[in-house]
Amino acid sequence: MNTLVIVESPTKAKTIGKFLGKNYTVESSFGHVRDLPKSTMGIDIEGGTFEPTYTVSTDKSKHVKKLKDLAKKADTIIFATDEDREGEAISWHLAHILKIKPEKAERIVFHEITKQAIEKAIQHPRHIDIQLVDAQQARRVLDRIVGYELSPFLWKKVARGLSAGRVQSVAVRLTVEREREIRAFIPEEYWTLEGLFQNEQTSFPDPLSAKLHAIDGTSLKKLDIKEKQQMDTILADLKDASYCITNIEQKSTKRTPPPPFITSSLQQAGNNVYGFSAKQTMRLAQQLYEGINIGGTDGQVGLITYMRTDSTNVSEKFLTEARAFVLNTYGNMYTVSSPRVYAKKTKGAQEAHEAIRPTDPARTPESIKAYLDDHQYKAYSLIWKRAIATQMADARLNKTAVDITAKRYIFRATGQTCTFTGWLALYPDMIKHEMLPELSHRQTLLCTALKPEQHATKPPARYSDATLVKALEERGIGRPSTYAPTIGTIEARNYVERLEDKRLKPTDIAMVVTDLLVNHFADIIDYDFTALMEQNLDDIAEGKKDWQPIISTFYHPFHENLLKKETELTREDALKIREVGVDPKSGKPVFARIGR
DNA sequence: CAGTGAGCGAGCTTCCGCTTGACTT
Repeated sequence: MNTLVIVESPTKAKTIGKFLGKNYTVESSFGHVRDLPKSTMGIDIEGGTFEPTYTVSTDKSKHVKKLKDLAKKADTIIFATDEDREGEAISWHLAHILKIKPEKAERIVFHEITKQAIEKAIQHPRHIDIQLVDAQQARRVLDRIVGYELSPFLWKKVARGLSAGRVQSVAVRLTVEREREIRAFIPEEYWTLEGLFQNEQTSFPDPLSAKLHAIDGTSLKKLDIKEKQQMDTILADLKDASYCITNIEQKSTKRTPPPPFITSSLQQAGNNVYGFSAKQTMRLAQQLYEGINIGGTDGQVGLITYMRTDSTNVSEKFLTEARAFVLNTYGNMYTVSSPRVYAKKTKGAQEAHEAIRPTDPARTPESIKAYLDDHQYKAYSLIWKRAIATQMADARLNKTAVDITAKRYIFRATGQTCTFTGWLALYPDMIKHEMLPELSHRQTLLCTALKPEQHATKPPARYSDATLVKALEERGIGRPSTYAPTIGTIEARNYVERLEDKRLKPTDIAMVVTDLLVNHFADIIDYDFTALMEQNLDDIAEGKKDWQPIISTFYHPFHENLLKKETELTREDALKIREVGVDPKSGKPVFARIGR
């Protein structure tokens, strides 16, 4: 007896192969095997059926042949692609290629790659869920229509080679709108006042610093003191004031660890902590996932779980092992009484995989440092710490606020001590001790200095890889496998340029294209377009609606609008001339337009 | 007669999402 099991990733195939033994052949599909053709629309629009024509992707043809050969030799074939919309479609395409009816195909799913989970899944096969496949087809067809009708429109009206799409055009729009906020930004002046205080008898080792916090019982907001004149009045008012502690407030708080990484948060951390681009972070994670020789007898060992995921769930096995690790390394105080789980789902999450975590909690970053290069070590440390911290006790903090009153004014000094490090033991840099000296209620203090400081409000920052991915994810736009490539696409199309600080600045072309799309195709580029699409896809997946009518009701108004704009709108309208500045010689305004 | 240039037509660009190498630079 031989059973062929098909999964999406070759690394996964290798791992599962070990679990299942020699009666099973585990092979991977390398993702999607069929897709719409590249050079034509590949959708029956004239006939009104929207029926797609799929072709085997050229880079997959060799592999598909191999799968066919293996299928011939197998007694049973099990489709074990990911449990999400795309995974279901991959199984459906595979079934088609291997000439198996979807309603007869044996389909299994699992959310964690452990022996137990795989064996359990094999005991409970189902068939291919055609409704879920239809939801994927609707998604695919919609994206093709939008991309392959809107892009040629841009070639005609703006410039050749441009592109538009449900995801990338929104990404570009975000950068354009941010850039305009920056340009329109007018800095505002505001002032703060710091007071330094000393004890009257025995002086403090360091003077006590407190910030002006409230006037006449109303707490001060950031922009309340706008001008130097206001500050001067306050300073004059405080000239011979006496200072007295009127309130001491102690509060103990706890800090819980953040959830384990998913693709988006890993990319954000990689960027924020080490300045890695989204692409770079993913390449490093891929290396750790595929495995590294760490000197043992096992050869290559996969160090982390799958890196393209939107789920914060982790396996029972990890919870047990992490707990044991924490207990052995830090002691009972540092463990959690019951495993900590993170339930909050991100928008549009499909949760086919685990969170990104180390495959073995006992493999500390230090213990394998010798086998990793500098960047791999940094990436692994981020992932390991974040995952282990989730199963450690809360940190406990003591916060103190001291109010020092003089006339109408209250200054506030704050202090913080960490009474129990908990998970922060993994992040020593994050432990802040801000000690206050011994103070008591009604104690009078000497003011040794009043330091007024002028500030100006700052414009919002341009998007980094981290903040752009975050903005897209919050709106449910794009998927774990596309965040990094999307940034690559908008760079390649010259919609954004990377500044020296690695931030993304939109180009003139991006402004022109965004204006064109916002003014004439508002619904497509709307931040909620994807969310609306997802609602429809859910209805299809639940069997409440058929996919073709949904595409049809979208397509006709979209296409008619496109035809209308094609005749109504001239190139000149699209490329509208913009004033860019003033000629220093003549004093006359200078206009810019985009040429061919 | 040879070289030049206008004019015309053909072919190309493009989406999102799932996976890794095989290619260049």
